[in-house]
Amino acid sequence: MAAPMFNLDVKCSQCPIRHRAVCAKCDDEELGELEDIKFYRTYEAGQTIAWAGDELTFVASVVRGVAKLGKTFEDGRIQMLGLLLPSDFIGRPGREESAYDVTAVKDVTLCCFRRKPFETMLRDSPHLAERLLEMTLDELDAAREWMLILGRKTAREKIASLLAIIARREHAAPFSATDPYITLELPLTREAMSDYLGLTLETVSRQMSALRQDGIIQLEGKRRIIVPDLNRLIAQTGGDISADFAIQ
Amino acid sequence: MAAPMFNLDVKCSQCPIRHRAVCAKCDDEELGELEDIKFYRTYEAGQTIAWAGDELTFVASVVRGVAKLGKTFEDGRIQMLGLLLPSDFIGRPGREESAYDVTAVKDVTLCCFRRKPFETMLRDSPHLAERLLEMTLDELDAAREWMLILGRKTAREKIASLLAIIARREHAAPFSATDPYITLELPLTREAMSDYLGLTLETVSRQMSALRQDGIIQLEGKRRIIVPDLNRLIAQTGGDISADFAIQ
DNA sequence: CGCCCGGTTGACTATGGTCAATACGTGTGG
DNA sequence: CCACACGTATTGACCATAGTCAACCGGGCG
Repeated sequence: MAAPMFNLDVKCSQCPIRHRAVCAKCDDEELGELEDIKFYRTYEAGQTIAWAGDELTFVASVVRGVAKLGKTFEDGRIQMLGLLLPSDFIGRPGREESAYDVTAVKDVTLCCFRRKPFETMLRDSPHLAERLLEMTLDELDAAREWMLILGRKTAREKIASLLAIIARREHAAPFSATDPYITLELPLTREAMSDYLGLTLETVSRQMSALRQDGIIQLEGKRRIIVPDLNRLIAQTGGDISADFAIQ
Repeated sequence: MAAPMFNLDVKCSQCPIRHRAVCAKCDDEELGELEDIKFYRTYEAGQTIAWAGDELTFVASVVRGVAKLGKTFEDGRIQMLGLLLPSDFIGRPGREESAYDVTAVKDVTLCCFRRKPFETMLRDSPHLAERLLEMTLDELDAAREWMLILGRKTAREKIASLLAIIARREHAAPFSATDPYITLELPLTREAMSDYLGLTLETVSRQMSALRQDGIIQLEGKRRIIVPDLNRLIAQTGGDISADFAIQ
């Protein structure tokens, strides 16, 4: 694993993800215990946080940035399995090795907890376990929504679904109440999109062009996307993107 | 929902899934509480247990039989999301409606817990929550393995993976120690296999024939499959079926 | 300046989907 | 008992979608 940079500590009470991360339900005392076993790590965009099979001596919350979860076949095929945004959790209690490749997409700061004491706290403090259960159930839902997309959607529908999901995350307001005009910043290269959707990058590029030619989206530079009418985009998804859907 | 048949109660202590289900870690006192809120339901093969969007007043453990979890698009496309075998859990605490279609594949008996009191117990008894967390993490792993299969595998690899996974479940012994000759009972029709793998039933049928012609499997009737050498089957999976893999 | 990276586009191919005919096994009714 | 229908599976012919291989574009940076 590449050498990460270390940050100064930050008090949990001032943490930007305090109310959404695995520690969301912890009281002050529990927070104090977490302070004792936590440390920060920062990874630059592109750096690998862990390869599948690597020993992971910590579990962690993403504090800042974007990371991705994926798996690589022996022959080089890649499938991304999840996008990790601030407050998302990395690692599995009870497992010593990472089951997946974890890579920083943008610069990432992790709040890491040493695994052993974290597992002990998990047993002793129901608040922590409760929140982790909630988050895991959410991730399970997200994984199953992705199974739907991967198994049964056409290339065009996959692209539209991905854009709709990102739009939904960036504009958290409920859907019908939203101004249909939306602009969003793609955190992903075409290749990353293809890894996510089970396509080739050429197909992704072609379908992006097709959506542009059909007026569903406009491109501003490579990464900035304008969606003039989100409802028209949704209409291209094949129709199961639910209002409260979110990656992970 | 179709009218289910009711069974006589069974004591938890004699329950066949006692040591693997959500109640696995409960002590005698907790088991007593569960006895008070549980009831059995039986569904015949083919019956629907819940449609996506239906209110679900209970959560449940599968005691006997096989059920499947899936989702249907407006235009009729179907994707199966999980196979539910004895000890698997149905429903999500905190959610009133089923997010998925749940259907009995073979005759199924459920041990149902009324949702509200179950949620209360979940908060008060760490043993229950602990086990549910473990099970949910396992399901998440399984869902991600399926994402890999759906996103990046060829039809032949998908079929081989499905067979390998079923073989692994039916013969729980660790792999290298097992006699490579194995015979297994498919609980799925060709159509169900296609729903699972994101293929058409014709492609499933063709690839089954191809595997047969290549001597990887032998068919005995429609549902009984002989695998003369499990290692050769594994070699056809595209190579990520891990030794401790299990559906759900 | 020229290289590299990410992206786009084109020509061709291959994998798997569609539509259709046929086979097989089982349960029902004449 | 046989005829028939129905559900499940197999196979073939053809086609469409997405993959492969390759050329080319444009911006940023050494």
